[in-house]
Amino acid sequence: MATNIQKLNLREIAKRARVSTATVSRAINHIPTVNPFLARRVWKVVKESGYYPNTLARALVSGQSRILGLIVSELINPFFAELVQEFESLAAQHGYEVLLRSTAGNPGSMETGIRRMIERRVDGVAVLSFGVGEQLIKDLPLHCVPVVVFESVLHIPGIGTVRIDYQNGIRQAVQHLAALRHNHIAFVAGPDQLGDTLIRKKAFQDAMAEIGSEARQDLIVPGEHSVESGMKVLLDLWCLRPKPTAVLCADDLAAMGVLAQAYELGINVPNDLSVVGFNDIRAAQFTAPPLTTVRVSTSDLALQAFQMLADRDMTSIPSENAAFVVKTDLILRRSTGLQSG
Amino acid sequence: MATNIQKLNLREIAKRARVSTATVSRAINHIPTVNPFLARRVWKVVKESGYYPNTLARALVSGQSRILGLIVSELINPFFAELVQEFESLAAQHGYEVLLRSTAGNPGSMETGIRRMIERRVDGVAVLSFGVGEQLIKDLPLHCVPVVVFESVLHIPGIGTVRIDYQNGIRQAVQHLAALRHNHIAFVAGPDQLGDTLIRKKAFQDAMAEIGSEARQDLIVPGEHSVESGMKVLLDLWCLRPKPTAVLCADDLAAMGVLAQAYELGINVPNDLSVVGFNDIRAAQFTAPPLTTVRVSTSDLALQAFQMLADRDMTSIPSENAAFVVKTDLILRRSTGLQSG
DNA sequence: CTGTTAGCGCCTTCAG
DNA sequence: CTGAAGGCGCTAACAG
Repeated sequence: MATNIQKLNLREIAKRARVSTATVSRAINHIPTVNPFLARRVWKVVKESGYYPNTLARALVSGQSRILGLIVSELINPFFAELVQEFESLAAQHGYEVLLRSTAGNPGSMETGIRRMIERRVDGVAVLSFGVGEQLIKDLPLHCVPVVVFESVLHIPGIGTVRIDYQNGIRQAVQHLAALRHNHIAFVAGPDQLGDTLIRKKAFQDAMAEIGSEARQDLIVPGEHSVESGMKVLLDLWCLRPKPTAVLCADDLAAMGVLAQAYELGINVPNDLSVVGFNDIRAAQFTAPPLTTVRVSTSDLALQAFQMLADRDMTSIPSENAAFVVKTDLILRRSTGLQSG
Repeated sequence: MATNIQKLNLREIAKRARVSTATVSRAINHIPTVNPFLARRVWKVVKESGYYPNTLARALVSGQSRILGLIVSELINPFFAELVQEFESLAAQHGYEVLLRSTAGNPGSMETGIRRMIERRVDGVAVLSFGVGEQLIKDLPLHCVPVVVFESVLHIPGIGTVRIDYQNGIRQAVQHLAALRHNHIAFVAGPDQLGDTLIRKKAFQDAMAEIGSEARQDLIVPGEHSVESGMKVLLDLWCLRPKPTAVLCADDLAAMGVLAQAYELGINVPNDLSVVGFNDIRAAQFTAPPLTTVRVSTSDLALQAFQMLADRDMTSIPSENAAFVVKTDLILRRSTGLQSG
């Protein structure tokens, strides 16, 4: 073991192994042309001294940091937590590190997050967050940093997108409820200022039109992607006349809030009210009753985002902007049933 | 706007602003001794050209990366998600970035994660993960990297610890149940191989002894910190005779599993069975019925961990190993009640 | 107050 | 196959 371990560098290793720094560098990077005998000697010194190569310096010269930036809305929402988990796992498997930024609440956090990531020369940035409006994103491709974003209205060269197929997902849910003879279906959308919210609302209205049943405007309400919000929403909804017989939520957390509020109010689900969520977070299996919801595969989402960033051909970076669409599946559980009116 | 934005560096800015690189560096870093006129000229060029300083180079020379490593067990568990959220938020506020590593499942992930973090010369590492056994952690202080870990049996100089006060938390829960006349209290611990599990078991046994009621060994069962595990456990527990009248879980997710299983089996909570959780994750408020649980403040935890790592006096790093204990509070909700036997 | 210069730790031609 | 030398982008002494 060594003294002064903190300022142990290539040169020091070279000195101790009685070779040049170039040889140490080559040995460490497993370059095959190096004499096995010398390589062994180098590795021996490396082990004994507890030397760790300095990635900062390595990145500086190679131009590759092997760090991926990941920006999400809020980890509190299990959907994003799962997403981050999957993404991190992929990154780790492929020798990348993940620089995490959660924009929860703090406005401007996304902006500074992106700036910092450019400054750190990350090899790519995934903005997996609803409502991507920041101008700074456009800077990333200029710096040869590939980007992936959710949905986004922006169509900027060099920016790939991974979309969730809301159109289909919401359609599936609506058709399921229609088949159960519900004709007063409420829709709990996201916050109005988010770009995604518009898309989802339109998907809902289209799906309703398709089944010949016009959407009641008073049953389309904004929400917050949180349990609290779902609870509040049902309280309001329950005052309307005629009452909704089913509630479709744009987020499982909101749906869980509706369920919790129904429990408080003594409303029986699914007999008095059917509830459908969106995303199929793990917890959706364990609510009382288990939640019927539209599954969005976080592993697909994470995989697509990761693949668009990592190990790509360095030449093709700024040109094409690819787009992937993640499929949705309706998962039938026990929070939906025949309308009993 | 500039062409060739990707290889825009200090020298280039200096050239365009007709000053030296040193002046640019000083201007950018807001060093007051620089002529305001020149500073303005430099900033103008910086803005116009879309220049971003290279943090890699900066870190290389300054020896400070302003990155904090964060290692957690599994983001899927909302307790850790909240912890990460809080930690990230603190870091962002103080100008740090967070390098995230989740060890979920993959054995050895913690080991390589720590190695990578040393190589990246992070300014500190927080290992907020149950069951910290890796030897590599000892290397961190040698590299002048401050570390914070949960609990840990290890007592190594240079490693700070943040403990959860299990002793008190579990005691509070047991006394609450005892006051409700429960005499067959089951305890769902964590996985046997985790260091934390031992501590919690002991806390439970001590708390039972304190109220003069010896813990039944068959009612102390291992679990997985997951909803699935909680479901399975109740199934087993319900076959025992005499049946437990209350279940205390070492993790809210497990408690939620118990609740879900009770719902499936038609067991009324709290009339037929009282359930207590641990951590007080957000979702605990919204279960049916709302979960009585022991709160552990994730913001306290995150704050203590952060403070032990960030902005510390560089001289005092390797010497003392501080320890903080995070308090617990029993939160009474509606999953517990008088024993009705 | 500004510019010149010498590294930070590493990789990578280019000679030997 | 190995070593010497230059440079990645930036900061910090040290002169001017």
